[in-house]
Amino acid sequence: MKQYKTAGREKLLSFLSRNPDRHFTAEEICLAVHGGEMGQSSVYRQLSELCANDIVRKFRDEETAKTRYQYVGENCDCRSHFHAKCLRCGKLEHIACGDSVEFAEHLFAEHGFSIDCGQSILYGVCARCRAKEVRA
Amino acid sequence: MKQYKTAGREKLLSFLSRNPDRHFTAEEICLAVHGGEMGQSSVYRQLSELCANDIVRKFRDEETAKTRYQYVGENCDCRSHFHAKCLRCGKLEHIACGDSVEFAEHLFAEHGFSIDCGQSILYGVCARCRAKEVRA
DNA sequence: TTGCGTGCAAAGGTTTTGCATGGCA
DNA sequence: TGCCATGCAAAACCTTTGCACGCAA
Repeated sequence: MKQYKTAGREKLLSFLSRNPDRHFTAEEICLAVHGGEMGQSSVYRQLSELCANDIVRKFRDEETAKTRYQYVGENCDCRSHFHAKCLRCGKLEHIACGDSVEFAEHLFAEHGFSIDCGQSILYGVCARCRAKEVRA
Repeated sequence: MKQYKTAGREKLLSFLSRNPDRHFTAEEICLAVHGGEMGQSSVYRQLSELCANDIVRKFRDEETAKTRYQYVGENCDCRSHFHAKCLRCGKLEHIACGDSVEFAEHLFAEHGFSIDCGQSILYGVCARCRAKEVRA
């Protein structure tokens, strides 16, 4: 697939990749990219193209009912490990460890369920946010 | 909070509670309940009321961007175990076993992540659908 | 020059809301 | 009778799409 290098695309990708552990709504991205001068339709088009190529990930924010986008990188093998997303700050952690693999194998062996890790997102609260809440 | 017992509410709740292992979009519920004779605004209003009381659970279908609703019942402990949804047939399995608990504990102990199982849905393919695919 | 990317505006689809009416208690 | 629930339609909202123009390669 051919692809041109345009100012809008560059700025959008740069913005997201500089914030790999944060997620943004389309509106926030519009404002941040190109000083709000990039049309929203172009932003959406770039985002869906990036999502299709697994460079950016799309999430649903339960509370606001808005879609959020987050950079996951080109070389990330996100299909092979779990993802834990913090419901408070939105931070996405890649859980790549033996126990995850074991759990996936257990699901297959005992429950007959062949999991697709790339699509399975574990929601909860990260250590940092939990600490904050305890303090408060 | 006072609450009247109406035909619409009864049918909606009855439909959802008879299908605890499935989730539906608002549209599907509209069609199923009252033979499509219950207005969509009433369906939405009942659903949000049921969600507020934790009788029904709401989550986002990442692919279709639609909200889906599932009965969890008043005394359901869906917050304490994982849910595995089949990407083929849509069936939702409640994974309540020791290994799930262990994995959740591992996430907490090693990754500092306090998981909310009720909101974490594991996507994959169930045994029955996999068997079908192998045959095909 | 080719054809992808863009911006604008309009359309699309889901969910919410306003308001008058209907029905439970 | 008092109030909640309902239905209809319109609004609100986010996202996608059509189309003509601009720009990268």
